[in-house]
Amino acid sequence: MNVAMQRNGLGATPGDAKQHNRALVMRTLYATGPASRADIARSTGLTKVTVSVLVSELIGEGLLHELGQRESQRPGKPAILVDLARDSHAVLCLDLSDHRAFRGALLDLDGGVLVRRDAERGGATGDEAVELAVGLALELQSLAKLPLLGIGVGTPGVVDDHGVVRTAPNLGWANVPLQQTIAERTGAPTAVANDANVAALAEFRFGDTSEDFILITIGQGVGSGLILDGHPVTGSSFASGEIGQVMVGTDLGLDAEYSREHVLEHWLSVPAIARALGEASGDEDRERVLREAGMRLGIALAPVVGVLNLAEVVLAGPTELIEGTLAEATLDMLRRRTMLDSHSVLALHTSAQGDDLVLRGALATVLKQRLGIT
Amino acid sequence: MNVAMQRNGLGATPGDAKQHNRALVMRTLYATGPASRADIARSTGLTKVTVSVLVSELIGEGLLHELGQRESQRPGKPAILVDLARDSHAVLCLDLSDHRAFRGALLDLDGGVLVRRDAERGGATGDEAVELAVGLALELQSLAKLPLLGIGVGTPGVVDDHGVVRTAPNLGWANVPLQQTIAERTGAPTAVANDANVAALAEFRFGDTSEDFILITIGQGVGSGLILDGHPVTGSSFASGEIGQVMVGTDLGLDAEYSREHVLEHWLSVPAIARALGEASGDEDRERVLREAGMRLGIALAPVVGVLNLAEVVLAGPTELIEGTLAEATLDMLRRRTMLDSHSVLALHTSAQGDDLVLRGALATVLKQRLGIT
DNA sequence: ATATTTAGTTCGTAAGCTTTACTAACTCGC
DNA sequence: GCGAGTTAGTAAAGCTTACGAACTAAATAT
Repeated sequence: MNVAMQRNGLGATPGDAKQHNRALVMRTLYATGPASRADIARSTGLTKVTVSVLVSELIGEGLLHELGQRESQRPGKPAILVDLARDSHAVLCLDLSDHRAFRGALLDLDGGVLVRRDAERGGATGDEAVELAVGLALELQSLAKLPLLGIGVGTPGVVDDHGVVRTAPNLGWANVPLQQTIAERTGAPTAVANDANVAALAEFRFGDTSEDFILITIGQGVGSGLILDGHPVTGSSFASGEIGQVMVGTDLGLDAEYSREHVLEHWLSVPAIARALGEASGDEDRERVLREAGMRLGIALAPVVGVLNLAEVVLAGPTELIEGTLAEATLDMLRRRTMLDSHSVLALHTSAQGDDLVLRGALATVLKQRLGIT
Repeated sequence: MNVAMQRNGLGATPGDAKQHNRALVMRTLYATGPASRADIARSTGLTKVTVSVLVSELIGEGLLHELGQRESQRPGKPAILVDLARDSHAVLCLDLSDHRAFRGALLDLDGGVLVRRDAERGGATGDEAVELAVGLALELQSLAKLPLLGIGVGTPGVVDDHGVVRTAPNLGWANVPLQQTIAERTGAPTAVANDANVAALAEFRFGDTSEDFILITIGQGVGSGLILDGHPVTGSSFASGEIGQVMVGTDLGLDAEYSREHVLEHWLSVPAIARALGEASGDEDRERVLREAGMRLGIALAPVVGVLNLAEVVLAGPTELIEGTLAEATLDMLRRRTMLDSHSVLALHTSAQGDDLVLRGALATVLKQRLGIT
């Protein structure tokens, strides 16, 4: 009854309003933690009656739990606290972005890791890589002690809104219906999205960001995920985030042809930085490498920040590389190139989500799809 | 009864669904032109009954008209065509973006100009400029032979979503409640938004664009308006579009401080191009000026196109300057710096809306606000 | 003439939110 | 203690909205 019933057209029915309100209740509880029905009514603007009905339905579906009375010193009838059934569901998350191994985990609704399993890739591509991912999902599913709310996958490549990987060169994928395959083999509702985009979603949900920011992921390559008004931006052909392949600077003059030696990844990717650091002689030279990487990022980002009026940039990647010199150089360059008003505060920080950023992003995708938690 | 009744919170009611459906009907008619109730039902997915009810309400409010029977050769009862009351309402539009004069007009719903009036600015700023705009609105209002659907204003500067001009240096405005002032003085529902943003909206509505594109406005300065998924992007502090002040290229080296000699406007604004053309000797040199302007734009846009996966860029400004060399140089540079996949087609064209771009954008803003026509 | 097709309406029903009115259960202050 | 006041939650009734089935209206096709 609760599942969407495939309406045909564009029209809205009263039932759509109800879905909206159900999601609103879930979202409110997710954000604020345990609350009474009356609290929910106050913070959503719905009436107590409406909230009561919705809550009792959601409890019936196992999505909410009553926690018992709130002890309080206030007059009046004591409240019965209600919260998400946080300990009653797990989410199966896969992170396919690492070139060496597919990583998987069972997470609770707050992003805590319950079980972790990896699968060495060993250079697998094509169908073999698909099987590896499916196998990892099945293994984790068999380990789950709780009912699965759903499966979330963050994968490199261009992913459309049906969870088809249109193209992922590193995995040798082209038009792979990953969502459908995993959903059929596991029988669980599945969501598949681009790794950089889900990473941005994770940062938005679990980090301390505003409603508008760009996340720069620094790994084998350089990617970006954009959140505007609290919603991920996927681009006109689901391929947003291709910043690593953009040429930076005009060192070669205006008439230069495209050159891999002058794209952002040439300075900023982990392999590139590692190589340059290896070739560097002395601390000073190493500082220079990190500084140039940050500066190049700043140059590339300046127009983006200007056009979108971004107030926040988040960097994700190996902490030892990006924190400090590199991040400072980026921010400095951004400031120098955009003439920000003094009151327009541009903040730049590094992600605190660590290695589980994409896993948590997969979780956030599932929460969004299944619970309407944006 | 039809007017929104200021709901307090975030909850959705059946009434919200109705608003959605009303807007859906209006939008459908706006896009397709005259249609029967049954046609509307088919293309919206609503039932005939629902459409009949909505249409009769909208006719009662004077927003729709019956046009009489459609002559057809098909069997069945002939359809009664319904359409927007296109000739029954006018929209009062103001364009405050020209530094010499405020421009105003009464437009019909399709963007046709009914009456045109300008008001020389003569350097007016602050309250004086506000009075000038209000006066122009009042004058046009007195000339209207039809009921006004609303007033739309496109103004330079940072405009928040309540129509307060947070800052507009050229007009000497800071926190000017322009929407409120005009609405109070004229008694008509008013919408105020940034000029570049409404221009993008106009291009989206009246031009032949896709759902995702960036509009670059080239005038006294350089601005940008962004449409993603068919919706304008205003940025975290309503100040999106500040691309003109961003430094372009690394001609001065990486360590250079901010320099007005190396921001986009230095090469691309109309005064800058005019001056450079004046100083140029010979056709070849003039070509060089236009080419460099276009190239600089391409350099600045490349990261934006990459991050947002844009497939379309639109240029607006004096045709004689931007069409041809400049536009070609921009596109060429974008292609050279972004390594677009062969199948990822990037299109660039110039706006066909001419001098009325902002006026029509103001119209589009009113249509959106009053009729839900996105 | 009769069947078929298409447009649009009438009537009854289901779903959803709100208002009003109620009960339950607590604290406060004398 | 004990009434007064306060807060939580539920019950019942009513309004709005969209839908489906059945109907009427008016044309063409045979």
